[in-house]
Amino acid sequence: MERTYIKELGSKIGKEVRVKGWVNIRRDQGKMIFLDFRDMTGVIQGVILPKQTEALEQGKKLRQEFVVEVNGKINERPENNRKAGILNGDIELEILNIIILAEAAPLPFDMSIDGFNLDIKTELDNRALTLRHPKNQAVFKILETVIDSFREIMKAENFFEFQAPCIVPATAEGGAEVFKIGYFGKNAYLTQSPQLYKQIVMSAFERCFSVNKIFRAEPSSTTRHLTEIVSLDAEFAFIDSWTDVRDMEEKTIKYILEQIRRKNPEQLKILGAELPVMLEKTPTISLREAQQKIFEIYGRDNREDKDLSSQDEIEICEIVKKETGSDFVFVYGYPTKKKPFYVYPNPKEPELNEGLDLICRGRELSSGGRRINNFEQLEKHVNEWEIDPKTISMFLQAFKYGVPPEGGFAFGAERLVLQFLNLPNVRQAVIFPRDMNRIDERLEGTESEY
RNA sequence: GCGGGCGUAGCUCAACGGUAGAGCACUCCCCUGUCACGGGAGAGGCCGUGGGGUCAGCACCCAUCGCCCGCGCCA
Repeated sequence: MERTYIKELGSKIGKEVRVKGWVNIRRDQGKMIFLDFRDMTGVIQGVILPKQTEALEQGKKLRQEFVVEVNGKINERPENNRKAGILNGDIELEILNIIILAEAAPLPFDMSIDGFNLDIKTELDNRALTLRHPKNQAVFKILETVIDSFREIMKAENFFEFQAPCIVPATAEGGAEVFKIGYFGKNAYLTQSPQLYKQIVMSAFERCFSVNKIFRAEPSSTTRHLTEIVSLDAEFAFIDSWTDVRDMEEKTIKYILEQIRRKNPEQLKILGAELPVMLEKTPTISLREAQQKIFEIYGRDNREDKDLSSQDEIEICEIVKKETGSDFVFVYGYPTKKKPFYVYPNPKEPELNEGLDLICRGRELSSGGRRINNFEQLEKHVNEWEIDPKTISMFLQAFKYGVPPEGGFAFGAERLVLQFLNLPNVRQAVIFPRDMNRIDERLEGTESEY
């Protein structure tokens, strides 16, 4: 007999079926046993009736996570035992025979739907098992949707997808710390951003994007830092203003949120997650305005600071939420000197640039903005930022031969999920998170030569 | 890097200067309609590790290791 997926069982009422899957739970009533089975498509309640003495015998042996093949019959449930609103709530599998395909050791912790509550340490130490929990699967499916829909919207907007390199020469971009690696007796680094590469590709294809792993050696052990990240990068030419970058970014987020709503309603329900509110027009304010508002409303005077602090980001989001209802806010106009050399300075006020951050629910989701496209201006900045032109010669080559006004943005995929789902820890947004202290298992002892 | 907090059963957590406790999981028993059930019994602990003060420490003090959180930095 062919295997039937659990999701399809509703159309098999009265028929004999073969189901393959895992045992979610056994509810042993003595003379009858209920068993919930799970496959990749859903869950079905099985029941072994008192008359099935042989099956009862088999059923007694089963524990959680045993892998089984079940032969049985699909029945409608008795009238007063139906569960509304859930898959297969109105049917059950009358079990005739069970074949154990694999046994499972007793679980080391509570995997029940409500009882599942582990320290992040226990969770990650047991990843192979915790990955089976519906709440985790819900998060990772939403991460999948985030990455899929980023690709979809980019392609719909005629962006060219390219694969940025992970191995890079000495990095020019300021900011985050980089991982140094040995490379045939020479030095190389893991990329911390496809920034310069996407600008080069943009200069040839007008519009490009990449979905790439990036690596940050920040010695930051926090709930929002990873050392290995999926970066969703976009760059496009022929913009009139930094606001074109903002609008594209907004459109991208809007699309991603729509797709999560469309594809993952069940996952959102399991997680009890409320997606952030994005208005038709996301509020946009300058850094100075943001700092002024924080000063006026919360009385903290950070008006001279070069960027928003963590607390500032929380407060500006509270203010914007109260004023407009939006969970998102764009903040633009950062001190030119504080940001990377390629960010475009405001011509009227060159000490401020046309860089742009998107903040959501108190945390930065992305950075972007307009870039310098004029070769002479770029060279001047390279000089002032004290960057050795030889280290970015390929990048400069592109601009030497003509690049239109352009800009772009980047999201950390895991942080999108973190903020969209209001998770307490970014490690919960990745199946195999890498941080300062963990690569699958906790790192200890041996010092590396790097 | 700086600051704060926590290490007690397989997991999540209580308690208390004087017999170590619960829920879930585990083993066994009971249960014909449960909803990741219910009832009963049992097993399971060098109270992270090392010192110290005390008649007496899981609790107080010091050190050490581990973990978590916040800040900085960043996405």
